[in-house]
Amino acid sequence: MIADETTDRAGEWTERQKAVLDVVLALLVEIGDAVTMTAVARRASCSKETLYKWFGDRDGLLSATVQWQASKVHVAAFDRNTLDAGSLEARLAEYAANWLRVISGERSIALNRVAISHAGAARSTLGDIVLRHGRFALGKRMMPVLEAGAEKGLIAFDDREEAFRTFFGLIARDVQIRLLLGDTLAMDEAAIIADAARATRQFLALYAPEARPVQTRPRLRTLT
Amino acid sequence: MIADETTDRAGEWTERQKAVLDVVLALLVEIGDAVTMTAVARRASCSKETLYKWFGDRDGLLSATVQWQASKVHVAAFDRNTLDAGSLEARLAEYAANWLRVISGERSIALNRVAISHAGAARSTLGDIVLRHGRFALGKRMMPVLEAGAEKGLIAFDDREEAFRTFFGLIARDVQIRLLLGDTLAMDEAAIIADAARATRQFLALYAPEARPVQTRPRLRTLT
DNA sequence: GCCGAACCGTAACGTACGGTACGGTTTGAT
DNA sequence: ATCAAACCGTACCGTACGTTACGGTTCGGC
Repeated sequence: MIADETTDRAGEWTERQKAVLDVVLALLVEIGDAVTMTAVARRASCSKETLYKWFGDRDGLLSATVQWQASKVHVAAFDRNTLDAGSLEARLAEYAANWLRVISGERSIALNRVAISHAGAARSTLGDIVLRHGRFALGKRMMPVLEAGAEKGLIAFDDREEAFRTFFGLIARDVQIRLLLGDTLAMDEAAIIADAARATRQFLALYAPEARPVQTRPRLRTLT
Repeated sequence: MIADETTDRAGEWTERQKAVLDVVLALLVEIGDAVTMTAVARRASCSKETLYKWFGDRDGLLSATVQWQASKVHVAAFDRNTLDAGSLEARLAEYAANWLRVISGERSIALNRVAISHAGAARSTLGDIVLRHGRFALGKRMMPVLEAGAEKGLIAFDDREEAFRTFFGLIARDVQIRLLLGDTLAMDEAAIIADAARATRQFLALYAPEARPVQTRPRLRTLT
């Protein structure tokens, strides 16, 4: 979950409201969508009437929770002028590692679960919100890096969106769906760093510029 | 969702029970986890008492539904003896296309949503069942192909599970998570075929054997 | 201090649903 | 035909929960 500056409401909440949203987050991690307004009110020492006054309804409270959580995740900017092959790879690996940390974090798992379980319902916008703060926010942040890399002749692609989607697939592979379905998948920091590096190397191999000397290509056997 | 021969119970149900499970499937597609036992009983012209007698409880009914749906999906075997570069690529692309058809199908989406929304609950095994019939079943079927390809020197990898997971990521990319969260993503037959071919070419490029002549490599610019 | 708004803890309302019970009908075996 | 089991449609039970209401307390502005 990543902050999305264009539509975030995080700046509009009081500290008290944010404390309530932290309670919702904790409860979502503990019991998922089984969280009741009564449970939130009790744990947050807040009346249900106030909850409804502040957030509208249950869906509104959940939406606010997603946005609040997303506002806590910040991604570093990058310097376009100093980008070279080494810093491109480092930057991409950093994005990849951050994404893996997000999707394997218990909060993101809980929020995605809730949003997915509401996605069939006609009135819920949770799925849109999670996508906007998740996959699409990541794309928005990474795209300038990809473009800068292409401008500098470090990578090459016909369609930047396709290139991003492929990198996305190389990063997450089967991790997110397994975690969402309850699989126990070890994603400690070492695994995350290694996976991010692997994904980045694979991505750069697939999208190496054609003019690049063939013998300087990474040895593909090291990619597994 | 793919049949898993070792634990399937599909063969144990009567035609009447299968008809009921089809009703559950249809309702899951229409209204997701909001499906009630009363709605199932009414649509299937079946009493709730009978539902409980046949399937135990609500979770049992949902589990049976996953297994029933999975039993309907069959994957063709492959001939190990005649495998060459062309047929390896064709075979992998076929697996990839099948997988994309499955995950973009409304039934699979509905079943994954239900399983994910239950995955936090302590007592539900839906997540395990869906994984077993999904990602893990695909792996089980594809692994012999990857191994045969490696034996024939058509591809090379240090760790077959890692190779499979990367291929999995290249196939699905961001498709499944977007569909689960309610995004409208065009996955018509043409898109599926193209995506499967792209993923296969990318996979084969990443895992080409080292001894293979460099100039015969696919042009990576065509991969986007 | 006064006063209205905001908020808390609790009660109440209306609806919903998983699961069980019941009377009657149907089915299958003898 | 008889009889027990299986099944259907409906009622019932107990619990649950989103949402609103209420009396009292706290807070903030004047």
